[in-house]
Amino acid sequence: MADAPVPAAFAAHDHRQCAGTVLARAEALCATRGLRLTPVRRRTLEILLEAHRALGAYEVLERLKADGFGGAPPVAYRALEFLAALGLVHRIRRLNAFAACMHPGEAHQALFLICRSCNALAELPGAALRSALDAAAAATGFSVERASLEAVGLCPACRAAAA
Amino acid sequence: MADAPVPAAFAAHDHRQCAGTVLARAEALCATRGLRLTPVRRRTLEILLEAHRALGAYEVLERLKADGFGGAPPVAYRALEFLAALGLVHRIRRLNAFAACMHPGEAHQALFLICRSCNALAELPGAALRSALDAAAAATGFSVERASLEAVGLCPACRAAAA
DNA sequence: ACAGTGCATGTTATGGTATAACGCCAGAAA
DNA sequence: TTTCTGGCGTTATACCATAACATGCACTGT
Repeated sequence: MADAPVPAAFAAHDHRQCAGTVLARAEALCATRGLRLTPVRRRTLEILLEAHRALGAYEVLERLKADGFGGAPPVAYRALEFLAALGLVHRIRRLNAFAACMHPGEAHQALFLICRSCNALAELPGAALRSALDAAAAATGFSVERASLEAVGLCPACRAAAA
Repeated sequence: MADAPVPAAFAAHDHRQCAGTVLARAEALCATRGLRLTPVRRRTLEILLEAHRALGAYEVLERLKADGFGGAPPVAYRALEFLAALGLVHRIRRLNAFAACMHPGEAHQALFLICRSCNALAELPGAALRSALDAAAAATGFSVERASLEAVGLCPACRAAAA
């Protein structure tokens, strides 16, 4: 239940490898739950992993269409919804966009940092924050089911550039 | 910098009074900053206070139109944006909606609890949570400017009803 | 093999949210 | 008065999201 060690965040890393790992993880997750990682779903996840940033549903859709999949919005939204339900993809409400989860595992709370200058997106483990949130909510009798933790600001690179 | 004592949250309270207080606060805030609480802006805030719940921009627009103000979307969005910048109104991204702030003061962090059953909305002080968030972000070199903390779940009344 | 069932995909149509871009006007400043 | 600024109004359009229905495939039980 503890947070993962440390996220790649804004540091450079090997996209190829993280994508491969996540895809393998997705396969396994579907297999154990008797769900199907169909071509559209798999391709949708790949698209998000390749982009390595948040994409709007219509951007995903464009790429799916280019790959010969159905070109109407519900196609993309359904795949994204499926992946989000499994925690393989996160929805970033502030951006009306979706991003592949960088460290998918059983239920975890994500915390997003969005750079307003370069649009970089980092996903941090937010379990600790979530616990605090749950506690605050519980004090009013409210039970939390899902939470969005999203912050806008400047990433290290843009801060340096602005200085 | 400490959180306000305790929010009305889901408890009943006197709308008339809280609305009056907030409006007075808004007047004062604009005066001290040399900003203008114009008729549209004032009415927009009143509408949100009267509704006492989150309203979509188009709902606000309808009511503005009924009061003789311009009926095109930018009119509502501009007023809402102005009020949000002053912290008099909060934008709830999860709902694509806006709600009057229940305890406006200088910069404060709101935490929203949204009941998925009855759509009730509570605003809690989120300064503590925000500090934790800032710290987590700072560890990656990111500087937070604004944050959305929104949770979906069941309010006390709906929990009781579901049991 | 066959029919029945459930799930995934595809398609059409529509609804909801948000902003760009321009023109006008009033009040402050020169 | 002229000029400048900020706020408002309007048109038009872009962008985001889902309802509702049709098609088809894979699996199950007989």
